[in-house]
Amino acid sequence: MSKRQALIEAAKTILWDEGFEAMSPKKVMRASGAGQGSLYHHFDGKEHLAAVALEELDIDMRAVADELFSTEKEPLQRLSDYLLKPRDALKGCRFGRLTSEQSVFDGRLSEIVSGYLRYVGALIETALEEAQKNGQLPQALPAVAFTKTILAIVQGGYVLARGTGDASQMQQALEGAWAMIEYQKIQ
Amino acid sequence: MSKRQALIEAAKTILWDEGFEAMSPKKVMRASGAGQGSLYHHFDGKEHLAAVALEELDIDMRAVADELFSTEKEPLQRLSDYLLKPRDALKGCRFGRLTSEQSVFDGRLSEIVSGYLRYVGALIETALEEAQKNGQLPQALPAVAFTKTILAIVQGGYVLARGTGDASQMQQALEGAWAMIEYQKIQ
DNA sequence: GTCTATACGATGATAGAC
DNA sequence: GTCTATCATCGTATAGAC
Repeated sequence: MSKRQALIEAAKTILWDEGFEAMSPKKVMRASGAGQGSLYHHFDGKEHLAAVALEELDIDMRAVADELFSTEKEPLQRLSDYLLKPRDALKGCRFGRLTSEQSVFDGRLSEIVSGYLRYVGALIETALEEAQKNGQLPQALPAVAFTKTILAIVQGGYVLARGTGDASQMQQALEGAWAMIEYQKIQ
Repeated sequence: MSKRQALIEAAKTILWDEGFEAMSPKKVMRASGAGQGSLYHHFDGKEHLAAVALEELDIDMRAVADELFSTEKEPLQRLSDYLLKPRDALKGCRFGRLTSEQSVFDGRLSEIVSGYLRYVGALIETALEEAQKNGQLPQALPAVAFTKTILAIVQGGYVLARGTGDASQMQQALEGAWAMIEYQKIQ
């Protein structure tokens, strides 16, 4: 593997595990086995490297989302698979957590985060609308707004788990959400 | 005001606006007009000062929550007031954001954040249970889990707004949540 | 392309005078 | 109690040799 790719791989791991601010050039260099020279030869600086790494992570995560929301499944099945899949609650959402770092919020990285959230949002919205079309969910459900509610529950579940140090809080939040959707289900 | 209190006030402001990691001793000193000597005379260090400041913020925020969840109001009114109150979505929840800072998560500060989240959770849970007792919400609603769902929607709404750079996403998440509760309401 | 040396500011804290 | 040195360390980046 080229030093360039080694740097990207190391950046992905650190970005994923610890976030952008914790991803110091020194740490990336240690983890990749590359020196300063390689880093600044291939990239403009830390933010540039992070952007390249985050784009790769974005692709990986969209693939995971595509799998969960496979249109071969019933729309409500997709939603339940998404809501109830096992999650490492105390680690937080790798993308969601970046959001609270000011340097990410201010910088160019936020566009990638934004793109991912919108992508998953579109998958959720499609599932909700299909369920409405199939007569499985009431037409009265405001699908567009409710899509944001579902996204928020997942992101907020991570916050809750980390904030209380208790992973089961996220579990409960997601189960409560699914219970709510089931309650609205038209038999 | 004593230098000690000035330091605490400055710490509260910075903690609130920018978080713990951004709350550097130097920044606090500039904002408070105190020197290094005062800071390290009155406090063991940055984390100690932050803990004292965060405890004061905790008290302030609980008072706000108490107001929103005043038991003089109908339980569903309390929930709607809480969900639909105006929020500065792009700033993020002052407590929730701290959660994603690793140094907070690892340190003693997380206990204060945890206490606040549990406090608000208890207020929500009480409102839900009262509404059930009054026959305004179905008994089938899993109140304990759903409490976490509501907390998550608020925290996640902030994440969503910051992640997409669009405050209206939080608005939509909260409106979707309220629509859902109304749908379950027993007339 | 890759390396080492060097720079410069910020962070978090200590020492000791007043 | 409060102040002003001073310090070690880290984060981010540049320079220049190979």
